[in-house]
Amino acid sequence: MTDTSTSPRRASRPPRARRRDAAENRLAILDAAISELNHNPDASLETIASAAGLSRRSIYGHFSTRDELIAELNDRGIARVTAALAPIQHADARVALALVGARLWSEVEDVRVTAQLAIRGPRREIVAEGLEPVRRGLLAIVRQGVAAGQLRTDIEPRTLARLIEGAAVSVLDEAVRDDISYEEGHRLVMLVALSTAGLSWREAAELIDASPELALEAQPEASTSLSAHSSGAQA
Amino acid sequence: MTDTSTSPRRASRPPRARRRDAAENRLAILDAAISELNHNPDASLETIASAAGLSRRSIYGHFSTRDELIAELNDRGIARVTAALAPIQHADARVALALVGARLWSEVEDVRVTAQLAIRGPRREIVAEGLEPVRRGLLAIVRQGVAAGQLRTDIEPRTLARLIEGAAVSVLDEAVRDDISYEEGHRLVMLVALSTAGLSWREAAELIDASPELALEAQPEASTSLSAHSSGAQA
DNA sequence: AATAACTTGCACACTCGTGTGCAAGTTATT
DNA sequence: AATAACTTGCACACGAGTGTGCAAGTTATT
Repeated sequence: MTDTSTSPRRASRPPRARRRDAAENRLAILDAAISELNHNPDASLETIASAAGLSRRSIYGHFSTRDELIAELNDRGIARVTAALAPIQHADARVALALVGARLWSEVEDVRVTAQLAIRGPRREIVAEGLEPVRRGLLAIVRQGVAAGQLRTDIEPRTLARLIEGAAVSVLDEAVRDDISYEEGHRLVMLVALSTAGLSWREAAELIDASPELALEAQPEASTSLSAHSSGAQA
Repeated sequence: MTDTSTSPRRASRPPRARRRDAAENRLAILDAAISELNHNPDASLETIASAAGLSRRSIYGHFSTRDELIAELNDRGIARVTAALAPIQHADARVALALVGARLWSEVEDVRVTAQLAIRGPRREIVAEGLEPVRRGLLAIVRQGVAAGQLRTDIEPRTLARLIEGAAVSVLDEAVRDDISYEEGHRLVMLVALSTAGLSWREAAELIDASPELALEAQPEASTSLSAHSSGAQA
């Protein structure tokens, strides 16, 4: 077992810092885990390890338990989604909604695992709890839109928010499965989010085209190697 | 091992027919499997058995393999969904689409397992293949609607059909999770299917209210005990 | 070049689920 | 009441995955 904790040792000699390749391997594992778990939510550590180009045994040098790996995936996913969606604010709730879609799309991979984990795994409740802030944000946007008469009023906001969330995720799923281009996906999620929210498709399209905020560019760049576009496998 | 096959024995004495309680138990198992697999797609036979009020060992009297049970679930699910959706035809594609939603809703439980199985399990391809006719039907409706200028044209029909399917299923998921009433669910799936198809929420509502075919009544009654509303557990 | 950090392969114990055999019960049916 | 159909509990073999110990290798870092 290898100690990977960041806290410095007690006394005596300084213990020579963590090696760089080790850190990279750790990220490779996380990447591999994401992409393997997307294929099969029950992927074994063996599978994940070899997708990361390591041996199963080595994983235990970074995570003491399968569950710990999964937990870290949760945390990263939630953090990412939260970071991507939290700052969204706009006078026009419809634009805000479309933005939610767009930002989700830029995190597809993470969103999908996170969504999966939120449903399955023994972590259901925990993950769901972690996503609460995001949900409340979405709900706020929906309420704002309903109040402004911009969104449908025939479905209770709470339900509507969840439907939008579900629709968006299922678009991500479908999009990834059909290997849709980044540009198309970007537009698609926004369209479907707006449609679910009650706009007609023409209204949705008009809105998207009229709002520069919704154009495809300068999406907040990700800092981790846990990027949405990385291959996740090496050697 | 108990023989459950329907074919009569070869020669000599007639072997006294299958007992009635056995047949009931078989259905109880299927019911339990559906509801347990909804909670957890990897539910063990032990879990399913006890949900059905039987012992794990007894399951093997009806299905020689876990996979055989699952396969039967597939077949029933596909048959049901197909039966419910196949006869749908309407001059107005929007009505047809709403009907698809309504019929799906009347089969929620089955639709959900079937959808789950279509994604996971080693049966992915098989299940997907079985659902092909249903998918083609939906695609036909979408094409019809697009041709008639009733549905959105900004998304390719093939993609749109899948999005509608996904949206509908995710509504079913959400609806079941929130324990929505039968009436609400009925309307909800139709609304979301239409919204995804491009209608504004007002148009969708108008259409639904104006079309007697879409009213909640005389849904084709199910013949099996594998009904969408049975509890699935006993004792 | 020396050292500690890391990886690896192998062996092992353990858990959990599947599938089977069999003997002893229940219970529907005739 | 007799009989075959069915259920049950226990035992077992088996496979797959997890988590661990350890000794022997690599390799980044100083």
